[in-house]
Amino acid sequence: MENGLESRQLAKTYEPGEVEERIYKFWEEGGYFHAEPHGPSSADPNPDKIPYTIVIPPPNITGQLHMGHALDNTLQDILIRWRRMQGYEALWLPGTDHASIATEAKIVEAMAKEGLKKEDLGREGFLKRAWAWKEQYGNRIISQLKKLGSSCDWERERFTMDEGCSRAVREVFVRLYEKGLIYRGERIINWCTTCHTSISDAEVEFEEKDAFFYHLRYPLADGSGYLELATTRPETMLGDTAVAVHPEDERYKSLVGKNVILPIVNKEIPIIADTYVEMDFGTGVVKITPAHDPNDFEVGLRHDLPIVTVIDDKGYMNELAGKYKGMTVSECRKAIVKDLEEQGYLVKTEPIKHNVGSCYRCGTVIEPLVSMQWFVRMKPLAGPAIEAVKNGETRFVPERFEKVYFHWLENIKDWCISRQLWWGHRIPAWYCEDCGETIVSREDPDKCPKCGSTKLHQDEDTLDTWFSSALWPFSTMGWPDKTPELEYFYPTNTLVTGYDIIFFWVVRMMFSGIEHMGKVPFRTVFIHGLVRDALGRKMSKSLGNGIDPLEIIDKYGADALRFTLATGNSPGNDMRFTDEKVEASRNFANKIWNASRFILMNIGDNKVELSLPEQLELEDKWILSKFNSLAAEVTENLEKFELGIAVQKLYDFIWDNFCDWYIELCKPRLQSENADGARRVLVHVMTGILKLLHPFMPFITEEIWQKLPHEGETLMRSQWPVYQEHLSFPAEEKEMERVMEAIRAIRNRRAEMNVPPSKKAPVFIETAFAQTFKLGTVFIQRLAWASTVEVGEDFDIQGAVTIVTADATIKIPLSELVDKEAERARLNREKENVKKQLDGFLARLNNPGFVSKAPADVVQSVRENADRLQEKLSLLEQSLAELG
RNA sequence: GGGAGCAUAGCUCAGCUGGGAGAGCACCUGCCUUACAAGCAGGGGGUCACAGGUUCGAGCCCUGUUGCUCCCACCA
Repeated sequence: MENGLESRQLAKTYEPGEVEERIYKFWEEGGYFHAEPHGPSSADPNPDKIPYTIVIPPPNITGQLHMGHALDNTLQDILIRWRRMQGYEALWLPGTDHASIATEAKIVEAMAKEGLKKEDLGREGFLKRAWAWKEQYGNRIISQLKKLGSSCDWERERFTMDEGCSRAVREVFVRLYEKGLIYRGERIINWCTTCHTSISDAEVEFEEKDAFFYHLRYPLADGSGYLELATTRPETMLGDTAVAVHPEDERYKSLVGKNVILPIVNKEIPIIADTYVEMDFGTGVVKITPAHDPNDFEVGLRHDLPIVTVIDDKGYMNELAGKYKGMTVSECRKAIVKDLEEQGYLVKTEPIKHNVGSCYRCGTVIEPLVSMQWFVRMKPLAGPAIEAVKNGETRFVPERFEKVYFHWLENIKDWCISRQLWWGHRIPAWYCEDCGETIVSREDPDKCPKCGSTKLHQDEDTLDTWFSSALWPFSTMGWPDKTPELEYFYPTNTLVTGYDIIFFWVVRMMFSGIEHMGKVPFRTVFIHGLVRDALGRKMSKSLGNGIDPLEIIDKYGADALRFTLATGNSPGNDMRFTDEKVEASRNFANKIWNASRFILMNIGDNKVELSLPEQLELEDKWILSKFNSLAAEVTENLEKFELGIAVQKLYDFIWDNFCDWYIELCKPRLQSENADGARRVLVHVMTGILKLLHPFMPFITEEIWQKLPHEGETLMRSQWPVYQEHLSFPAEEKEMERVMEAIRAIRNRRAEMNVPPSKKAPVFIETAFAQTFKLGTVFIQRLAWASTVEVGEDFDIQGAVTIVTADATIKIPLSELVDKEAERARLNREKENVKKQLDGFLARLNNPGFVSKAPADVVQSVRENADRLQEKLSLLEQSLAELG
């Protein structure tokens, strides 16, 4: 234990840098983060513990921790530390995500700077480089999580592409394939011409952009006229294979079945009827390009239309585009519009606002293309996932996000899972070059099971990165093996994540967990919002407004950052991040630091028992009782995921009740022979505070706890405070408040009269609570700058300042400052105030509806308030009378 | 087109199942009162967006309106 002389030399301000590094090392080396399925291997083995599990949303290995990660992981660490202290076997399972498309893009970008292309390295060489990248950036992310104070079980760290996770991916793929839930087929998909891969619907972002609406006319094949239609993408007309009208559209009914001549191409295509067409929109005629529009693709399927692809996978027009071949899409658009105009097919061009889909990773405009891809059949998987939330097996906090979840799943389309990328899990499918058989297998096949040929080649594609993260809650625990970890820690308790990845990840973990484990992956999904900049803008690279959490940690400390992120916002809502907030948090940390400095200074070389003293004073009972309620309330708030409220209560208690009042109240006693009692209560309450605050501010609390007299090795494994009936003193709380109210009233009056603290004055207290105020004399003396305090029933003092509370009339003879008229005016003003308040209460009490219908305790408290005001009013009247 | 969120002090935001509005910052006044000036004491400042309704009682519940933000859908 290190207190005594050394502690007296503590710096006046808290220096987080050195402390954080030292403390984190201490925790890690102590093995305090570790969790075992059957009790902790370190301290205090207890096979009867209940598990509490969180799996980390694995950060991408693309770069570094941003403020969103800081928030996400702070929340997780608060929950896990709290539950661990409550006695749960708390496992926070960490890891990172390979993030196939994002990482591959980063690596390609880095290679481009060296003048290299993927193809230059070849698949194997590229992967080698990717693994090196993973090593570097994965480690960086982990070290950043540690800087934040994250109490993850690092022995269990996983990576989505490590051996175990890859095995799970393969197992799932094979199972779903065998069940017919994974299939391969030629469908229209979202194609990113920059990333050069397909992406899923969830990965397309729509944005409204300015565009043009080109009105074209297609001549009827029989020469009887034209059909007019409009399009935003005239270049795709090269791939038109029909025009469509609504079947009930009287204007065109007679034309259905006839042909039009596709301009430029000079090909006849049919006029078809389909309800997809809106009669009221435009001319009611739509050109159908099955190869390059998702809706048209559907129409094409229904009418068995040919698919004519005119755009290639790099975004250039192909050979079917005739003379436009080799142009980019936008070049072709210009050229075609010009040609159509010259040939008289362009009726007009009007500007419109139009939603354009783009790649969520690189922002390139998405090109819908027909291509051979792998898909997961979603409908059978979505049903149980919806059901699990409907019946409460998993719930969302806040609840409103369930709607988002339902809506997404109810309208889900098949999930395109193949990616034309190299970094990722290779699709476990092989094709026989002799008989064309497709082999999907857990083990790499060496020959075709159908024809026996050994000429097999594996599918070149990899899987969507979310395919592996969907399995994260169980792949990280050893699935498909039946491990003790899975048995004990699955389903996990809480998933903490931002609302922006409900679709990408939460949904997919849900149906995967249910499908493969037979149980939901987590019981509660705790959703948080985005961290925005001071102006409320999303933090982004392109805006350059991102704030680096590590810089904040360097400047203010990890505790201050965590406190900032945990406070002043409510679940699911976005928050603004400002330096001012962190500064306030830093100041709070400093406040606690100094409170502990004060306590340590007063302990000095004295031995302090950890038990409470036999003899508790009024102020001790007051703070102990207050603390008792605080512990109960904070615990309740945490249980309801109201972390912001919990932390606010802690802040108020520590700063206001403990520092501004209790420590001040203790000072006289610390100078007396009864100092030991005060020290013991101070240590007791401070220790309790450190425990309650530890999940939020782990470093400073551990540091102080280690310096204070304590039992055990570490605060992070100490026991969470619980409400204790024998430490509840409601009567003493009230008594203490009477004295406090008097002190406040005196301070207030003195401040109004500009009496400096250095000018002390005698105080006379007329009260029916003589006992209480006699106990409070020493406090009033010190905290209300009284030279002497006398308590009695009636003091006849001329020219005194009169202060009235509900419990007492306080007279201070500051004759030179007293203006009789002003005093009267002031008392009258206060009387009016009290009267007004009292009238409010009386009005309610006189309302028969209120008295009969309001709950008894509410009526009771109103009655008490009214009584106190009544009392105050009569004391005020008395004082006025005495004033003459 | 569908859905959601927000609107409370000058600013940023809390306000849990309805009981009579809070914090931080900013501002004003006075204090270096030996834990802390990153502090202490005191103070000013709010028709809780608007209009109805339910209720003994509404910032909170219901309906509608306005403004801002977001998500989904994609009418070509």
